Amino acid sequence: MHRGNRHGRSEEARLAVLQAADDLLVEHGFARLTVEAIAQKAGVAKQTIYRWWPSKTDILLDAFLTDAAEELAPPDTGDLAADVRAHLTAVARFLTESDAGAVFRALTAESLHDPRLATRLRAEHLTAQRARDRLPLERAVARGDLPAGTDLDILVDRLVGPLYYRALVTGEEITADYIAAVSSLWSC
Amino acid sequence: MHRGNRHGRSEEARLAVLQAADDLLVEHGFARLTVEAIAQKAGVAKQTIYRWWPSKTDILLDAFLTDAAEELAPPDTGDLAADVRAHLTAVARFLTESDAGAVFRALTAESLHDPRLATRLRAEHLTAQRARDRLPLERAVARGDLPAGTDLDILVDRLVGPLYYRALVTGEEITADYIAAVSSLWSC
Amino acid sequence: MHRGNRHGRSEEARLAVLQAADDLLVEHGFARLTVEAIAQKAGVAKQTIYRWWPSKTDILLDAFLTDAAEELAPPDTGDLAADVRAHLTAVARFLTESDAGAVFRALTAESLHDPRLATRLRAEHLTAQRARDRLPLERAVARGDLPAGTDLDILVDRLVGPLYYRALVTGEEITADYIAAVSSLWSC
Amino acid sequence: MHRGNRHGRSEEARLAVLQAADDLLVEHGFARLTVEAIAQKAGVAKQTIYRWWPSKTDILLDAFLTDAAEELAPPDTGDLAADVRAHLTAVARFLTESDAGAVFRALTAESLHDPRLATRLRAEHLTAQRARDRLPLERAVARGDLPAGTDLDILVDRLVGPLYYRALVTGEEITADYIAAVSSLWSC
DNA sequence: GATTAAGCGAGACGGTACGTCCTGTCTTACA
DNA sequence: TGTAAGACAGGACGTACCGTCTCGCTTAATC
Repeated sequence: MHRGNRHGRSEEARLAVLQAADDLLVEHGFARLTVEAIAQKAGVAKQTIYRWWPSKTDILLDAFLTDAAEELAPPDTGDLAADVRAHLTAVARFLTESDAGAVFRALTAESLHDPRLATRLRAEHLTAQRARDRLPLERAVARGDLPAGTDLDILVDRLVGPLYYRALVTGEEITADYIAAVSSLWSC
Repeated sequence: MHRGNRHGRSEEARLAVLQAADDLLVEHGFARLTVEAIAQKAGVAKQTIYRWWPSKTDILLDAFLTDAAEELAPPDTGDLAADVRAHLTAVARFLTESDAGAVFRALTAESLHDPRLATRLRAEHLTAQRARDRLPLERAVARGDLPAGTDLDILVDRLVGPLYYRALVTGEEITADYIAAVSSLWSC
Repeated sequence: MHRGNRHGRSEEARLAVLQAADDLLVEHGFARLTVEAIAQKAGVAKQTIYRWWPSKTDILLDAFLTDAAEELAPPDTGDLAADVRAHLTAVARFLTESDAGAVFRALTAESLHDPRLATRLRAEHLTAQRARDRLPLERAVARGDLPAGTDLDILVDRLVGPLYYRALVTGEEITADYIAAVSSLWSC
Repeated sequence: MHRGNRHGRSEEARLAVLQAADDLLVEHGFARLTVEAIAQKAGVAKQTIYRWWPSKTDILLDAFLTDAAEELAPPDTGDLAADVRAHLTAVARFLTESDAGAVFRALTAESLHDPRLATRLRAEHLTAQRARDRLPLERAVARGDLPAGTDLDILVDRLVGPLYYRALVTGEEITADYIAAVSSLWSC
């Protein structure tokens, strides 16, 4: 369907491209995520893709950011241990089971080859994600459940680092027990 | 010198290929690691490569395993905290600074797209690496510095997980302070 | 200059390919007439060649037909013997000395291995060539110099067959005497 | 089966190679006549082939010469016209219908690309064949049926040329009428 | 009878070309 | 002016053969 006009880019084409990229990745893997395949699946000309995205990983990042995948907001029950466990469980599910997680893993993989993508991924996703990861801890500090002056950045790393390690490196399952063990940190 | 015959492949060609793959990756990055470039740099026919390796990532894994990259044996001074800190420092340096670490990062990235490679990488490297990572802890258990019955696997994850997370995901520097904070674990 | 678009192929690329094929054959022989060499010499992508020609012999046939190689129109002086001799001389020169003849010999050779090419070569060149070969005879019939009802097709074969035989099979020179002997046919 | 020894080449291997080449050509055409296919079909090592034949066309020529294909000896009834017609009929059948003719056409085709092969083909087959083609004419001269001093070489060309032309170039059928027309030559 | 050297089947080697796929650029006609 | 369509130059893919080589076996003449 044509949407060419003189009033800016076609939102229709944009969404079709993002959807096609997402679908192709989830269905067929990164190897078959080609610009040509996206264009064909989206019913869009290659030139339209190149006009708006510098590379296929930028498409994927856009698709990832557009998705509601960002809804990993931690709960706030006032119980630090419980809130952290619940949040880590959500993070683990995102990383290992969701479609958005598959896209995130692919983007992370590519970012290891492509510093430009790494920068974008950090700026446009990881920063916000880490802010969300910090929330339960900040609240705990505010409540006095954690000592003021605690280095929350390092604490976040020690909580989510093992999850990413399992999800991205060893591939082992992330069980409730694992999360419990990982989050037994401030009890020191 | 040719060594082609029915009784075995050419060791010369094999080593030239592994060296070329390693060099190309470190010098020019994964994007320019093509089978053709490896063949040319190694002075080898493409067919020889395809005869012995299913894909270029298999070459890279072979190169990685052949390298002295395996020399991450932890020290044994009898001081758990010091041994762990020293080992984590070596792991961090491997991950972020060494040529072998660059190869490892590329392999990890590809393994996120390729389950077959993930399986090989885990079986032929990660298992042994994790065994090395456990060593200081096992010795501590033997010495009575850690309680018998401690789940060392999870402990390993909690120690190295944050390092891999920084090295592979956030890209932040891994400082001595970071290692100190991460390894203040059994003091609980 | 690019001319690729939905409304037609690039005439520039087409001509460059035909010229390159012709040149490569005449300069280096059929053995070195590879698609890659044609593409390189023509400054054209291999895919462009495969898009428009099924095989390199089709390129060569196109080049042959495009050339002015078709200018073997026989003279018409009203003297049957002289016209035939002149025409056979031109045919012999074409077969043995011209660049176009080299292409024709190569195409004939390949057509012996490839029935599809044989069909095309006959339909798109030989038929027209034989029509030209018939012309002096048809004129002679019209003039009454040859009896009406003469089987001109067989007569053409008897005139040009020995020439092709020498040019393609025995390799012997085609002299004026030879042509004179061959064309002393209707004097019976 | 091994036949290695220090007293010369294996006749068994030689015949297997010739047979395999012949079979492959007749069954699958020249395109699939590769040294590797011949070696495999003959149960022979490639090296054995390269030891004894410079190229696959030399194998084919050997196969052709070894075959009883040479038995195109013309009859001798004392009737020039009949003898020539019978011989031309046999030549036509050889060229267009026999397996040996298929090999000959392939060799002729290749000889148009390969002067070395052309020389061999002429020296080792065509010369003898033309001698056989001359025989009826020489006998006729001896009998006085043809004038002494007739240029028999040109006469041979005028008789067989049209047959080769049809068989190799136009692909038209060679009928009895065609042969009758072609051989009505000395009646002038 | 043991030695030895040539021919052999096997098959790995460096290399070239194949025909395909995808990249990123371009041109055109349409809306 | 943005778009769908698609041809373009370029480059890597994985495959098929080329002609060369090395290997270990078999065999028959020589020691």
